[in-house]
Amino acid sequence: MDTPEYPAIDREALTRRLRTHGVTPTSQRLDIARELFEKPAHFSAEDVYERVNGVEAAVSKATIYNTLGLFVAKGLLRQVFVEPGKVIYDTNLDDHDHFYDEDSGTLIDIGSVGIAAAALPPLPSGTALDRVDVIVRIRRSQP
Amino acid sequence: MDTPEYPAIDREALTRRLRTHGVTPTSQRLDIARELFEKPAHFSAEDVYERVNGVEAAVSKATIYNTLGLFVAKGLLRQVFVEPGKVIYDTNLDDHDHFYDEDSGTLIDIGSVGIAAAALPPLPSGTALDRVDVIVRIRRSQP
DNA sequence: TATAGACTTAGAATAATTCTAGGTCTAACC
DNA sequence: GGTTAGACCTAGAATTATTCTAAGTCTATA
Repeated sequence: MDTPEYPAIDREALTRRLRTHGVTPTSQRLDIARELFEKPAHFSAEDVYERVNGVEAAVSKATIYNTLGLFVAKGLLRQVFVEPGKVIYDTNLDDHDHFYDEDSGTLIDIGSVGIAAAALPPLPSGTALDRVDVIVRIRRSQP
Repeated sequence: MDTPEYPAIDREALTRRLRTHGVTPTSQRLDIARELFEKPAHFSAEDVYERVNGVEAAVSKATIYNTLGLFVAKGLLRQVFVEPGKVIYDTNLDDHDHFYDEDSGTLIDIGSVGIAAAALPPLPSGTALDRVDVIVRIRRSQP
């Protein structure tokens, strides 16, 4: 099986991507987007901060958080909650679920487990379904 | 439909319950257990702190956290992660899932959505299934 | 090119949780 | 019944992830 290649995305493409989602493409946002959207991946805010600032740019932590929050609000990113005090940002926007390795803290995309809305009990009145999060927690089995 | 009654649990019963799970029943642990196991419910650590100390006892925050952690490790409680920086403790140990109302922050037990192990992709080698968390996120639908 | 509003920043502030170090309790044994 | 090792509890400090604040900078548009 070939490892897929993810060619560097040029600023034009990123700029379009942000604009399409109603996000004004500032220089900091493009720096962040370049790291995020290179290939499908999972990031903590700290990861993003380190990767963005490891290269050359200098983007403040406040801007990292503001931007990640904005990208989530605009549908460019998804948040996954697996542990207290740690948000993971997922650039894969397809309908999918996750394995979470509790020993290593690794998150792995899996296809959608596919829970039919019909399989759910009736929603409380006055509410609507937002989405269903499925996290399959796994552990290193002792040999 | 009758509202079920949950008679006060006596110390004897609580003591047995803790011992059965390998937890030494100290006075603070019993104070905490009394609040937790009165009826099936969801609590934040802060909720437990307030309820335990609202009555008469004086249990420190460190002990609240230590005890909740111990109860989870010993299988007396379950943790649910719905938002960053907020753990919810669930005294319902039956196999079940949750509605999470994102507008009010309320967690509601629902029956198990029931994902067959066969519905999952193969687990990474060397790992074993711990459990599957399903959170059905709902929102107040605007009228 | 003036300007309003959006954006960014350093650093302070907050919230939830964990750690530390010392004191207290307890259960098992002499 | 007293000793004692180890488990337990505590106040408060420390940590971690995140948000807020206030002031400066940029930018699109008039």
